Amino acid sequence: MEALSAQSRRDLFRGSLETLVLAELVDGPRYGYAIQRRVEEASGQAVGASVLYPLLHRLESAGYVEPSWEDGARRPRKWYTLTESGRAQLKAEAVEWQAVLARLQGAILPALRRAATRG
Amino acid sequence: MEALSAQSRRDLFRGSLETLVLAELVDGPRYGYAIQRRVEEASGQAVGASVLYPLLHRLESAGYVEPSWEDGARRPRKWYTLTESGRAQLKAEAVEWQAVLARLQGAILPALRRAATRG
DNA sequence: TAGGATATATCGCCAGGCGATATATTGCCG
DNA sequence: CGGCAATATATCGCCTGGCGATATATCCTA
Repeated sequence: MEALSAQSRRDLFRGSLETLVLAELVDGPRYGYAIQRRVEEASGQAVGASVLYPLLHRLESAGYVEPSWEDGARRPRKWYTLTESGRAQLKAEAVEWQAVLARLQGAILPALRRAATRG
Repeated sequence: MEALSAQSRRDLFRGSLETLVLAELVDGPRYGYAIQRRVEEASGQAVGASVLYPLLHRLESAGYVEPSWEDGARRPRKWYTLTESGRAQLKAEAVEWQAVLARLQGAILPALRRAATRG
């Protein structure tokens, strides 16, 4: 454990974060704080609020999500709903994410096997 | 194509770069410029010289690789050989890289299936 | 009623990626 | 033979963007 630097782990995570967030919205609206905890649990990586909220704002600007404030007496929650465009983006992104990783894996896995064989 | 931002692609790549470089050395010594081109070909990502050489120096400081200048009349080449410690590091890193990505995939893939079903 | 969890948001520091640049040899093409 | 591209290694320093710190407010519980 911990062979991979914290830096590398964070890079892998950051390269996946937008997709992870869109993925959390696929089953229906979620609010920021819930997304934060769900992504942290799913990924095993901490997601700072100063990382997540600006990202949600970018997704909003891009038209991938639509926010709405919960009306009612509770603590104010900003719910995000995936738009049609956001759903299409999630599909395209996830497929491409897969492809990129598969390619990297194709370079790393054979080397792992050879390293294990040799010593 | 290009749904995934260039930024995300670069992050995924950077989080894999050290492992990719160690992987290139598993079959024997390589010199910097050759590593650069091989990693670029394998990954589909550009590797700047100002990224690769400092990384090689870090691997050297960590004792994962051992450099030796090619003696002879050619253009000077600095060959890097994987040390025993480097081989162990490659194994541990590659396994952990796999595990991290598998976990992220576990969060993204089901969402992709649901997005495809619904949309 | 004090402290921790919930909930959203922004500011600003600074680490580090990478473009630019330096240097030198080799090979090719007009 | 002159010049340009590729080969080969290396470092400097700009600038961006991640994220720690901070602000604000409500809710819960011991």
